[in-house]
Order: sequence, then C-alpha cells, then structure tokens
Amino acid sequence: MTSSTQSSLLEGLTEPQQKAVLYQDGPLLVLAGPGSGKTRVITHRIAHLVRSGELASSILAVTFTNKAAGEMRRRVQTLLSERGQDATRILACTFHSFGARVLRGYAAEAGVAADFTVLDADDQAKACKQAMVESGEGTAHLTPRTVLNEISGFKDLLISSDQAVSEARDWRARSVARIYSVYEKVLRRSSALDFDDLLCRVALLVRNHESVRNQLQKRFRNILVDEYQDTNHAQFSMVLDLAKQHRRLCVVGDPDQSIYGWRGADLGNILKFEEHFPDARVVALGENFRSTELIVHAASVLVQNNRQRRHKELRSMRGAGEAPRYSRCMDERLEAARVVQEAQQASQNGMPWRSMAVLYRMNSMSRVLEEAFRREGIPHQVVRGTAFYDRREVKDLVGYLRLVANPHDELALSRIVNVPPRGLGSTSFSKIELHAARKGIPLIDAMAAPKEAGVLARAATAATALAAKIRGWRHSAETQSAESLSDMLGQIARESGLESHYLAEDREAADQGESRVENLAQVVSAAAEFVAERSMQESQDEVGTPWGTALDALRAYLERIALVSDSDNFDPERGAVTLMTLHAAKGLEFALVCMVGLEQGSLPHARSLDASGDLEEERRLCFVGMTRAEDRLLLTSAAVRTVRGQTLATIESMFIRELNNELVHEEETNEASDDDQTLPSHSSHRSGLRAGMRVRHPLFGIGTVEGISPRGSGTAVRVAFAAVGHKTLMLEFAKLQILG
DNA sequence: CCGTCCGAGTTTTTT
DNA sequence: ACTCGGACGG
Repeated sequence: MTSSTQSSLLEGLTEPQQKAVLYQDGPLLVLAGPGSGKTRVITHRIAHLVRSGELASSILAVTFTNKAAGEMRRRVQTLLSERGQDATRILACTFHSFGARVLRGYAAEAGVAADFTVLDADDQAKACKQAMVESGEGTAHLTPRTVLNEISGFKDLLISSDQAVSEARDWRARSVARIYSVYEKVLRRSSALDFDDLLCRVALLVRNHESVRNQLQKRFRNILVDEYQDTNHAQFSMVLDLAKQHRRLCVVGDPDQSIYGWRGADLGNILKFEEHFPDARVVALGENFRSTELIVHAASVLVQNNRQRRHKELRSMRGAGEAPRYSRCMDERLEAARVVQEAQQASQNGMPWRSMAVLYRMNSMSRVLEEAFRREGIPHQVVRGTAFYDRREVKDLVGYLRLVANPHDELALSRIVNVPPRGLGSTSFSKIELHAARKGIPLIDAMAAPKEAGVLARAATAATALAAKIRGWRHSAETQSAESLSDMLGQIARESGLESHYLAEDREAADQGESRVENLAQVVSAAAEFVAERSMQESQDEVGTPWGTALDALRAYLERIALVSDSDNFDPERGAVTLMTLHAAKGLEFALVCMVGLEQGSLPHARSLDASGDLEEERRLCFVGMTRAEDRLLLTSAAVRTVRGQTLATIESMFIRELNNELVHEEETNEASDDDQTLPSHSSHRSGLRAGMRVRHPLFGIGTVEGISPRGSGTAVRVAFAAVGHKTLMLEFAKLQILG
C-alpha cells in the first residue's frame, strides 16, 4: 500500500480516529461517544481493509438497522469508487438478517426447514397462546407476554426447551419450560422461526458444527460490529466463534448509549471486552463534532449520575452555543403547542423542517403532537404511528403470501382461513386441526381432504377450494420469474377475495379517509419496488440463494417485511419534522431536538422506577435523546397528562433535577392556546392563573402551581412550595401573588 | 356460521 | 380510550 493511499483516506481524521481505522493486528474496541465520527471511522476502516488487499467479500459489517447497513454500504462505495474498487460484495446487514441468511444457506446443518417463515410479534404471541392451551398448563398467573419474555431469555442464553425443562426448579419454572417446549413444537410444525431463533440457532450452529464454522470463518475474515453495547449473549457468542480464528474483529459502541437491556442486551459485552479478548486494543473517541458545548456538557452531567459505566470525557469541538431549555407546561396539549411554537420559530430563523425532531418515550405520546402539527399545517412524519405492516388488511394479504411461500405456516393459515368469510368458521377449522393432529399430517393436507375430519359439507367445500387455490398460486410462483412477483401479488389479492371484501368495507366506512384496498395495492407496488431495487444492485452473492423464480423473490420480500425496523422508514429527505421514540432516534442527529414528557413515569418510565439498573438505562435513554441535538435542545413536561382516559397530575422527571443547573427554565405562559376548551376550569382563565406558574404566598413563600380545579363555589389551587411542600389553597382566600 | 354487543385488560421501548 | 375475545341472537 502506498502512502498516498493512506493520506487520501485518513485526511481530516483525528489521531484516535486514524488509529481506529488503521489498527489491524487483533481485536479492537472503539469506544465512540455521541457525535464522535463513529460511522466515519467504520466506513473508512472498511475502505482501508479493501485497499490494503482484503477481499470485499471477506468483510461482514453488522449494523443495528437495515437503513444503517444501506447507508454504510453507500458510503464505503463512495470511498472506494474513487479508485475503481467495488463495495457490493461487502456484506452489511443486521444481526437478524445475517442470521436468516446463514440459516437459509445451512438449513440442513442447523436443523431448520429451508423455507422457514419469520414470525412477527403478533404471531409470536398467538403461537405462545396456542402453546399455553396445548400444554394444558394452568395459565391463571402466566400471561403470554411474560412467558414470551422468558422464552426469549432462554433463547438468548442458548438454553433449549429440554434444558429448560430439566433445569426448572420450582412449579412455575416447570410450567414456563413446558410451555416453551410446546411453543417450539408449534413453530416447528409451522416451519416458522421467531426473532430470537435467527440469533440463537446461528450461535449454536457455529458453536457445534465445525465444518460450518470453518466455512464461515474462512468467508468472513474481517468482522465489524456497530452498536456493540446493544448486543445480547447469543450475538456475542456468535461473534466470538466467528472471529476467534482470525481475530480480525472490530466492535464499536458506547456503554452510555446502551438502551436495549430490556431485550437482553448485555452491557457486560462492551464493559468487559478486554476480559473476553485479552490482546484487545481500545481506542476512545470522546470529541463531539455534532453538538454545541452547552448541550454536550448537560448530557454529560446527566449521565455521570450512572454508576455502571466506563468513564469517558466528552468534549464538544464546537462553540458554546445556546443552553438547553426546559419548559413545564400545564398539560400535554399545551406542551404540544409549545413544541409547535418552537418549530415555527426555528423555521422563521431559516431552519429547514427536516432538521427538527420531536422525541418521546412512548409511541402513545405521538398523537397529541401529531394533531398539533397537523392543525398548524407543519409538514411532519411520524416514524411508526401504527406501522404499515401492522394493519389488518395488510396482514391478511401477507398471510396469504406466507402460505404460498410456506404452506406449513399454520399461524398464517389460521389468520386467513375465514377472511374473507367463506363459510369455514372456528368450529370446522378446529375439527380440521384436531384431525391433522391425530393423524400427524400437515394442517394444509388436512384442509385438502376435509371430509375425513367430519365437517359440514359447506365448510368442506370451502376448505378444499382454499387449499387448491394456495396450491395453484404456489405452482405459478414456482414457474414464473422474479419480475412477475408484483403481478402475482395482485392476482392473489383478487383471487383470495380480499380485494372485494375490503372494497365493501371501504364503502361502508367511506368517511374514514383511509382506504384498505389502497393499502393492499401498496403492498403490491412495494413488492414491485423491492424487485426493481434488487435487480438494480444485481445479485450480491450473499450466503443465501440467488433468486430466479417468483417464489424466491417472494421469500426474500417476506423476509424483508419481517425484519424491517421502525427507523427504516425514517426519511431525512422528506422536508418534514420527524416525530419518533427515543429508541428510534438512536444514531440520528437534528439541528433542533424537542424532548417531551420529562415526567416521573414517562421518562424515566414507570416500569423502571423500582430497579436501579433499569433507571440507569432510562438515564442513558435521556442522554441519547439530548445528544441527538446539534444546536438547540428543548425539554418539556406536562403538569397534567391524560393516559388511557385518566387525567393525572405528574411529577417532574428526576432528570430535570439532575440537570437543573444546565437548563434555562422557561416561565410558562402558554398563551398560544387560549381558545382551548379542555382547560380544567374557567375560573382559572378569569384569574389568569395556570399550572406551572410561580406564585408567592405571605406565609408559605414561593411555589409552583400544580393544578387548578373548581371546589364548591370557588376554585382550589394546588401549589408546590419550595419551603413547606404541597398545599391546596382556595384561590378566593389565599393571598397569592403571581410572579409569572 | 356470522355479526354485534359487552366486558376485560392495557403492559415502553423493537429485531 | 381502545382493542380484543367471548357470549349470544339471528
């Protein structure tokens, strides 16, 4: 390699960044604080590997979302194409899609069906419920949710259902373990895998199957893992086994940004990297090129309240900038109004809408914000309100598609067996299910010969017809080319009867605005786009199989659908304000960030308020949100919030207290929505007093108004006094002086 | 077998 | 507030 090769690649990189790009003598941990040029380091490192002679196809780059993978591939390509080199054979993908690819390539060795379906969360829940019924375990104190969580935990730790059963020590654990066994049977019967299978089955495959391990080690000599702080045990085990021969492993992450502990992410993976790899080199990137000094400092002050962390200095490489601001609003509608006002003001100062984001803890908080933005006519995009693929009609069509791709998919079958209504109700379907179970034949075969199950003639005819239709579609999928995928989907939408079914429903609910038939059409056109996209980038020679037939294309399309993430449908070019959860915002940056709902119970979330480890994760989540902001940061809370129909007073987030000196506290006026009819009482209007206002009482001193409500013929005011705590006073008698 | 009504449970975050 | 599942009447 010539020195000119290096200089062009390393240009503009800081010294630690260069080290992270160049070091190739063993395992490398890059501790990358927010805004420290992490993506730049990874892309340059990959480009450097290729330039120094490594085959592009020997590089595996694991990212957190498909979007990030695509972006990485694009950026590496740009770096490489200057010298006429090619990045297309680099495999950049998520852990889950890597897992799916490996399992398709080594289905026999892994002991899975080659045409397996990936279950979505809904089906997983259904499969779990079914397992609870079939296992006959008393389910009174076990919810599918908790059972599923525990099953997920087992799979993460690579514990099989047999092991779980034999290691169960009490009655409850035995019960869960038995359900786990039956759950596995249900999935196997359906040739289905859940998300965790995509990780744990690969981890077990590379651990136990020497020849597969050797092949994969040989193929992927260079491994990079982004967002390493969010890997779980199965992922760690997989990476360890894949990398242990060549030891050319580079992991990048930030313990302070670990926010997926609830789904098994193990902070120990990054905190103890050097214990796992004693010869590892560590490079810390603490210079922040994204945010101004006051923002970085505030975020840093907050996260320093955590105990479980690796100390790392964060320095802003930009000017001081504006201090982050905090506004306590009276309720969530006024909070939304405050956010809208902030966005409008920024816009007037020349900031484009696409550089602004509103972040919240829970998806349910998006609605009131969305309404406010819509009312003001501000362009905005909600990154997953209800995801497109969660809609009923879309799931129905996808159900048919899944059956064509994998006729054993019982979960898909039970979803669509009577949609549209075809005279095959639950009674007959259960009989067919029972018959299949008794004879030990696949459900779809029992559907084809329903008479034996002893169902009514009408139901039998319907069952035979449905089975025949599925067989017919499958036949054409096998014989047609990949290009005709979308035509095929259109055909299935029509011939299944879904289209006319939903056409009728659309007519009945014409006022609803959204057309279900249009959504069906969108699935069809999305498939067309998918095929076009794929043929443009040519076959990437991945571990999976190349596609020739429509069936191959269909499988790939279904897999894509199953593995899309929320942030995958974030489009930075849309010229709109982005509304999304704090989790979805990871890895992104915006000139202006508004974080709403800084309240105990929201952020930190109620579920984390007991265990201290969880609380630290909430603090990290807050840290992640704050560090998305480049120039301006506004935090807000609502003194009163309506959740599930109940309006309750809130307590300000403890994080606000921790940040106290770093924030400029706004005096809330909330003049913007005086026309709002939902304000608690008119008397409060007359007096001009509002929650969040500062008042002085002759005896109790200075306090903040928390709420106002009618009481008898007068008005009660609840005030939090700095000196004496909470008091409820009658407005008419208490001599309150309004400070603002 | 199908539609409607009623009551119960909501479960943070997501691949 | 909202959705899902179960019971009941057509």
